[in-house]
Amino acid sequence: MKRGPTIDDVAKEAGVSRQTVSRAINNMTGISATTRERIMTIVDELGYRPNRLAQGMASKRSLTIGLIITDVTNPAHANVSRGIQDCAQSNNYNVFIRNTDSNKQNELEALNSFVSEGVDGIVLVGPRHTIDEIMNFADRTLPIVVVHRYIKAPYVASILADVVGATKKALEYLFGAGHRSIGLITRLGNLDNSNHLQGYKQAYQSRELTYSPDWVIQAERTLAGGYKGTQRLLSLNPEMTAIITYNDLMAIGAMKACSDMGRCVPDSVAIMGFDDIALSSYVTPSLSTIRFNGYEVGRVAMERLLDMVARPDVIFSPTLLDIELVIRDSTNAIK
Amino acid sequence: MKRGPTIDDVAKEAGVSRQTVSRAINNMTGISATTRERIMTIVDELGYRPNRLAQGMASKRSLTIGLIITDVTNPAHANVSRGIQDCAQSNNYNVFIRNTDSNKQNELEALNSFVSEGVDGIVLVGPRHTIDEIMNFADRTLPIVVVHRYIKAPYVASILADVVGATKKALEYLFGAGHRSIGLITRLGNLDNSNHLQGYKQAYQSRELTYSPDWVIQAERTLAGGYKGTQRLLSLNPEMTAIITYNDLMAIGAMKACSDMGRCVPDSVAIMGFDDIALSSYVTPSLSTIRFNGYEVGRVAMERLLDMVARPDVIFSPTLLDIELVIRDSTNAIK
DNA sequence: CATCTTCAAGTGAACGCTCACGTTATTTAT
DNA sequence: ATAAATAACGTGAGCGTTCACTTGAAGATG
Repeated sequence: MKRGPTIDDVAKEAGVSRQTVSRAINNMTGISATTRERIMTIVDELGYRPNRLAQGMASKRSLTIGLIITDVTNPAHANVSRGIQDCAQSNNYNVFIRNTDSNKQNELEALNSFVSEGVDGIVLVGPRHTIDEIMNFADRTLPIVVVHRYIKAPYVASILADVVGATKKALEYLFGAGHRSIGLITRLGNLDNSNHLQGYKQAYQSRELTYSPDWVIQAERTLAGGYKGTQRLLSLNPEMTAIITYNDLMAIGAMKACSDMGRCVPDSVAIMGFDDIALSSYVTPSLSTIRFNGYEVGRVAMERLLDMVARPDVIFSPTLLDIELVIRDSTNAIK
Repeated sequence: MKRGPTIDDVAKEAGVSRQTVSRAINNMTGISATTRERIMTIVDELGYRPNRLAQGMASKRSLTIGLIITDVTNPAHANVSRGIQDCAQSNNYNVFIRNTDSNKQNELEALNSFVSEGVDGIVLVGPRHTIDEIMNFADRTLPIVVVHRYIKAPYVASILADVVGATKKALEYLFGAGHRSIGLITRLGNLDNSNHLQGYKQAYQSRELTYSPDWVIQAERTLAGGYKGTQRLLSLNPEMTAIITYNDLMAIGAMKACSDMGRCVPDSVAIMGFDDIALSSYVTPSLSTIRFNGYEVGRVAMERLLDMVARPDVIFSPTLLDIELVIRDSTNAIK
């Protein structure tokens, strides 16, 4: 494989020192406009492109960040990832991606790999590690932005959507439509910090209504999880008139389950998702959901990370992004 | 930010030379088992991790590849991307991603960026550039694997699914079910090399049936594109009984359009997609489609790229992957 | 016993760039 | 007229590795 020209080749051709070429290509001061132009012409002629590895070595800035995410294949996360990538790219940064499949061990390996790969910072989406573990890690190494989790600590910033508030809003809407027996299908795992569950409980409490523990179940965060969860929920509680799920994928699985069980959506059961992924408006009936702008979350997260890289001393407070209710055809008033 | 220990720290601690440590961590020969173990213990104690940038500089292998793809947010491509990432990761490689949004200029920039970022190879999914342009680029720089396009040239390998054959199979199936007026909604752009169109034509020809040029239309490769395309197709040709689309997303848009136009799927119009993305089995009615295993394609592409990196002299011939018909509820026999 | 081989380890250079200075001319202030 | 400041460039070192060589000691061979 041929090797491209180096900065020395350009310098020799232009009859200047290496450093002057560096000044030209990096838009630094201490160089006259004329020589800069002359050098840039030669850069173009030779097709010279600075070697990122060498730049990284010398400057201790690799212009690379690491993204740790459960699965890029998941439509909800794909948008976050795209938001991060676009923001990174327009800032001349590159992104390494590592999928964890929600496995803590994978997450740890990703974290360590990124350190050895010399990334300038890490975005951690929906981490499995505890806040303390992350803080401890960040403290001794790199700026980290955590997405979907509230963390207030130096070296760690957090960007998240106001899930508690949005879930409350959704339940308020269903209450208003006459629903009283509303099921919640949430994710597996420990629910102590579950924003969905908190919003659910708070909504019932603030209306002074009661809910049965049977109405809250846990399932995998997939189409199949939503399907099975709904079967379980509706056979245990046939009187249920509405279901709210952890994400749109599960909601679509839920709609399928209703259809297979002969329960019409929305007349017999109202379904509400969460995420507003692209296809939610294209399923039949179209899905009511909570719009979570993943792209925007990703973009903001990346911007925050760049801030942290640029000013490591500043402590940034967590950012809460608004969430909006999107009412379509899968929910309607009880007749 | 603290800096981690370097190879020299390990060497000093172990009382050996830098090179010996290098031999130990890279599993090279020329070192005794005892000293290797001793060094590895110290590596663990100090938490030493080799610096990838420095390794890349010295060895001219960055252990990084570049992935150029239209949009990671697209479910079909997401799987390819995940297959590539997983294969890369298990081979200790990292992946840079660049989204082009099907824009040729973006593609070119991505290509050039990757060169300057010192990647060891590039995977190009569904390139916009011509074969000649890609060959020319590859010839002077890096090994490239092209996905979804047939290329036979040194330095360029190609991995693709047998779309022509699969499309023929799909039409054969629809013919067998009694359909004669079958619409094709394909992508925008020049169709001279369109595999879908070729398969479509060949199928009609081999059955000695004729089709009207009106039956083939072009639309954006999105849910909305499928929706609009179907509206156009069905209002122009109300007699049409089946539609086959460029991808599942468009097919789901098509189903929505049928529903909005009062045409029942599958009784009035049969719909067949392409890709078998996860949700296709969860829409109602579930979507008949052509299973294109994106993950596998990605995995094979990455493996091929690693082969090329390891043995730059070998010329690899294109790989055709099988595609399978998946019949669900959105297609059935004419009554 | 002299020589040859083998294995373990060390040495210096190189990779391509940036950083912190150093140098020289040219302008501005006093 | 002289000192001081500024602009435009150059110099050497260093970033953390690997690579091509060299060295040294132990064992094998005749």
